[in-house]
Amino acid sequence: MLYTDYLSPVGPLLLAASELGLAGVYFEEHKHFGGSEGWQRDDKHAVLQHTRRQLEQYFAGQRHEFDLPLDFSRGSAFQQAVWQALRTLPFGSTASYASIARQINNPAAVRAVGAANGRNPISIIVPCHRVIASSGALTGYAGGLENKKMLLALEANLIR
Amino acid sequence: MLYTDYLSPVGPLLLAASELGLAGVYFEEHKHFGGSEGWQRDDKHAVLQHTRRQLEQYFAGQRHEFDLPLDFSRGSAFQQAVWQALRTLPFGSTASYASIARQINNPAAVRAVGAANGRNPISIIVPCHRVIASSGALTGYAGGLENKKMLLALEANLIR
DNA sequence: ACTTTTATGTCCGAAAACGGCTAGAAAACA
DNA sequence: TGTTTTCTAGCCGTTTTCGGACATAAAAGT
Repeated sequence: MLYTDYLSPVGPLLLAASELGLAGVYFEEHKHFGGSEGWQRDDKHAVLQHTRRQLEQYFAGQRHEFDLPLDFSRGSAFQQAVWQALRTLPFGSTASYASIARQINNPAAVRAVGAANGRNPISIIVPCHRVIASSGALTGYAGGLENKKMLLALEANLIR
Repeated sequence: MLYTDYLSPVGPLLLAASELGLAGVYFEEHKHFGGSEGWQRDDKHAVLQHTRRQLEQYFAGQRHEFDLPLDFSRGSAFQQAVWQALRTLPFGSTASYASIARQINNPAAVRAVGAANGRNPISIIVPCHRVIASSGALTGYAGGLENKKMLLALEANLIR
């Protein structure tokens, strides 16, 4: 696994890529982050450079969709289904955990969706921050609730 | 995974190969055989053809050692160590489970060696049939004890 | 509105069960 | 006494089982 970092408006991010594509975008203090044992720094890796550039554009409001090869292979089948579903959420929108569960044809797996959401390794690019409770509450975020709030605010301000 | 079959003197065998080499030689009713879901038949595959030819020579008494690329990648690190150790057992000889355990520098892992032996996917070629109890008893064989007995008898008759 | 209660699916870690064993003690022979 | 057979208690990696934790939601009660 190759990695680099990127100092974003929401704090430093760790970007990681495998030979299959982008595999991780982690906040500091990211919950469930496994650690970077044996990873190798490579600030010039093509995928990582593209990721950085696209994130810059995202935070500048110039980009609403990402175009990058993603590596979900470390997730279970269920998790991969959830993460794929997340990718369909448009910039500036939100969805409930229940609606994601319906989308993957497993309408009762509401809490499981929450769990899988928490394990999403590719923050921001795979927009798990756009999933909130049916009540409208922001129930959790592996990168810190503050950051979830800021991302949603950023998108809301730009969407109009 | 590509496969074919071979009608041997000890019954029909299923031969399977991956892109890395020979990955399986299974008896009928082979214990722990995972099933051939999604495998593809290919009677002309080079590795499989070589395997068949060398098995023919083995059963004809013309061949004591096999020369084939093997794919152990589906085994755990421990299993791979055991299977590699098995390959050093000469035609016509036998060894105890304890001696294999010593050979892999894990002298107390005697029963674990037994278990790993039972999971050897490449019967005959990787000669797990040459491992017997310290007492001399033939304690088990994933392909059936009868077949273990026949293989040992075959080798014993040819070795002198 | 706000707090329980209840029904949920998946993942992870711990614990237990399960074997292709074996060295040694005990028991059963001669 | 010597020899052989029968138990038994440890041994280790894998597999299986099980119990909680959780980024939920709908219903019911205050």
